[in-house]
Amino acid sequence: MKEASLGERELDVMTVLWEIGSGTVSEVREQLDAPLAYTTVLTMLRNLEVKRFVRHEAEGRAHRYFPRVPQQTAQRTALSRMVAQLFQGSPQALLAQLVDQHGVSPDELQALASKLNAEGRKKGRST
Amino acid sequence: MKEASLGERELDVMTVLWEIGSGTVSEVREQLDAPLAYTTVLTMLRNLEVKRFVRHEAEGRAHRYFPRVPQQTAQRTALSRMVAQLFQGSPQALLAQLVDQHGVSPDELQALASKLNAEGRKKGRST
DNA sequence: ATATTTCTACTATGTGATTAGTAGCTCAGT
DNA sequence: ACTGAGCTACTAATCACATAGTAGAAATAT
Repeated sequence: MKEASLGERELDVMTVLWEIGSGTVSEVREQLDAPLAYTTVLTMLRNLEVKRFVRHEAEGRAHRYFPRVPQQTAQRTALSRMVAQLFQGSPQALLAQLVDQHGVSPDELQALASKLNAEGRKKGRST
Repeated sequence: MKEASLGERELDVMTVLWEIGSGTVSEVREQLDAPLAYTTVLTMLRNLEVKRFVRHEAEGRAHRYFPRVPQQTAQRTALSRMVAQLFQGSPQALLAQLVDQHGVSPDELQALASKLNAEGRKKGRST
């Protein structure tokens, strides 16, 4: 099946939904940075629903939209694609670029390394 | 001006060029995973040239195409967009997800942290 | 009950990405 | 010189994304 991917603005809409948990068209529209027409946001949500990225429930006369895919899934997919395409399949290459580009401090890296050492071996990362 | 971005397939083509350094239409076509028509690849390269992502030199009757933008630039752009859009502007969040997702070992992190500590303060990272 | 507001459904349009066909040029071989 | 192969230029069709208008339903206010 098609692994339908998100467009730029579609991702904006999803981001809002992930932030606020759920929302009506108006609520999403308010949270969006870009000043889009009401019907535009509605159309995006309907398209996202077709692509099964969101679902909706009736709420009075309006519809309340819920993300159907957790943000982490989208992150995972996007990261994988990116590593494969732009970083020769090497997560380390991405890591290096990330650190170089945004000033992630060595301290933060070390902290993360420690945290991983500590909880690394227990497979399931729950809480 | 417009920050013309790359489509999915256009990125595929660029990736090939970055890998092999330069190539004629046929060479690029051979390296591509997807089985595209010769003219399709040609069109992409021509479009990429209009967008100034590649340039070409005549080579006999054919054209040899060269990337005009280093892969690192594309990496930078893509990473920034991704951090901003999917990771709430937090490189650390991306880092965590990356480590969690691909098994980047704590050792590798520590090695990177050390390397950064060592060469971190001298601003320009040359060799 | 009627007018106003709010919302969804349907429809439309422009742009850009993707894919590819046709025509015509140029070089190599005969 | 002629023919075939390979290559570019021009053109086109399709699809997806982005944006939004119009119509009509439903609720609310008067």
